[in-house]
Formats: sequence, C-alpha cells, structure tokens
Amino acid sequence: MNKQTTAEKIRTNSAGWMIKMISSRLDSNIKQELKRLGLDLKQFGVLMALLEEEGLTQTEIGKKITLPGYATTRTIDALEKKQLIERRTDERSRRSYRIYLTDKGHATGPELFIIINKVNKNLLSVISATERKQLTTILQKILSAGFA
Amino acid sequence: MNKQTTAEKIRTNSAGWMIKMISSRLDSNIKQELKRLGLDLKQFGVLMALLEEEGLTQTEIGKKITLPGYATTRTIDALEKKQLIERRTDERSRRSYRIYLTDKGHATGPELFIIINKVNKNLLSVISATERKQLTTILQKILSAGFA
DNA sequence: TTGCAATTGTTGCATTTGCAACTTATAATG
DNA sequence: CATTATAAGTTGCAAATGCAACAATTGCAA
Repeated sequence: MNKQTTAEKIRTNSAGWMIKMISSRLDSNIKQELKRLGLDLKQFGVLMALLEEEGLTQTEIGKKITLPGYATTRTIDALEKKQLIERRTDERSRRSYRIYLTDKGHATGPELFIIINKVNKNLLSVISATERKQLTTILQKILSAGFA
Repeated sequence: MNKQTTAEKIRTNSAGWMIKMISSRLDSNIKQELKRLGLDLKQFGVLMALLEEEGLTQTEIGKKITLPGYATTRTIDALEKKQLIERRTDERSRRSYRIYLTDKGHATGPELFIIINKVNKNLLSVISATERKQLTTILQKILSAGFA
C-alpha cells in the first residue's frame, strides 16, 4: 500500500474524517434553517440548553454546550439584546447570574425543535431503522466514555 | 413528555447533536496535535488532499476538503510561505495553478498519518470491533447518499 | 481573620473569517 | 469573430473569534 492509497483511505474511510464531514454539513444545514430566525449556532445552543433547564449560570450553560466563557458571555449578550433571555441576579452569589428565557424566548422553542428534527430526519433518512439504532448506541457509548 | 424532557432528549440523544459533539472534540484533539507542527486544521486538510493526489488546482483541493475558494487561497498562501507546497503554472490554463508538495511537504506525511491514526484510535477505543465496522458502514452510507 | 487561591464573568486587542467585489482568463453563443 | 457568460483565484473590509489580562467575588487554610 503506497502513500497515495493510505492518504485516500484515511480521508474517505476513517470514522474521524467522516464524522467531521457530516458535522460540517449538519452545521451548514442548521445555519441555513436558523437564518430566518436571525440566530447563529451558538445562540441556538444556548437556547437549547435553557429549554432543557432554566436558571443556569453562564458557566453551567457553557459546560453543557461546550462553549468557552468569553463566547458564552457574548452569546448571552446577543440573546439578551434580542430579548430572548434575561440575566437575573443569583441570591447565593454576587459574581454569577442565573439565566432565564423570556416569554419570547420560550416561544422559539417549538421552532427550534422543528429545525433540529428536520435536520436529524434528513441525516438519518438514508439508513435503516436498525442502523439508526446502532448509530445512536455507538455514539452514546463514545460520548459517555468521555472521549478526551 | 413535557418540553424540558424533549429538549434534553434532543441534546443528548439525537444523532446530529452527538455527531457535532464528537466532531468538536476531534477538532480540538487534532488541533492540539498539530500545534507542535505549527499547522492548523485547514492546512492539515490541504496537505492531506495533496498527499492523496498532487497537481490539483486550488478549486479541486477546496472541493475535496470542503473549503471555500477564499479560504483555499489563504491556506495555500500560508503553506507556500512555509515552503511545504508550491504553486506551479498550469500549461493548459493560465488562470489556474497546479499545487505540489515540496520535499519538506512530503516529509510531513508520516507525521500527519501518525496524528490522524492516534486521534482515530482514541475515538474508537471504547467501542467493539463489530461496532467499529457498523459505524464505518453507516457513516459511509450517509456520506455517499449525498446528505444535503 | 487575614491572606492567598480559585471562580465567575467581562473586555481589549490582534488574528481569523466570510462576504462581496474584483481581475484575469477561458468557454459559449450568436 | 465579437460579445457575453462562466470559471479561477485574489483581496478589501467588516464582523467574528480567541487569547490573555482584568475586576470582582467567594472559598479555603493557616
């Protein structure tokens, strides 16, 4: 097996590369869908985290969706400016905020679910039910193992 | 099933989200490894494409690794400055270049393979051989179907 | 309780990114 | 041919990003 073949095999057959390819297409699909809501991917992530659980601190949100602190600050700034979320003071600590969805923020929930379901459906449409099950199991296994 | 539960299920159980999570960890793992070579992800991608096949045009490279034209230009600028690749004139067309690895560029090949193998191995280490096979099959199926 | 360390969040600034406009060159069409 | 359309690559500029430094607060340990 020469170097040429090796490189091609790596690029087209390795799980890592394929996952990166699929992920970047997922991103552009979601971005496309989010455009009409005027949201970007990070804002989408923060909203999803808050739809799951409100009253989180910024650090907690960042941990949930893997966003560094400075990016969390700015994303929350943007969402607050759009009046989708609000910072409330934390009674227990004066150095952190508790983040809540506004009514307007709650209202975006269904739209976000539609988007994520649509993209997921599209992603999974070409594989069988059995394979879907397998894929989910495997991905969960990788993630729950930490993968770091 | 209330909204809370739905959101959590989407974030933690949907294939799309999980793939995005894994992909972002792959990126940071690779980035980490590339640091000591002084390369970034895009430069890594271009080098991989050229290790697979030399003499491509910039557009062809971009298509192979999903990089927009302007980014391809800049990445190739950077790699040329590092003397890892070179632009050669295309005899067939004066508006495109043919890109080749320099000796120094060829020499990075083995190091890149080591990195990608290491990251892949790490990714797949927690799943069984059967699951690895399943995962590869499924990912290939999704990609070959176009997924757009 | 005092002093040091760690946490939480923000921000200045340099680098990177992405869009759109641009140049040059080739292809297509009448 | 002449004209128009398309393609390949580059670049200016505004916006987004990431690092590192920062202020403010809290925890901890002597």
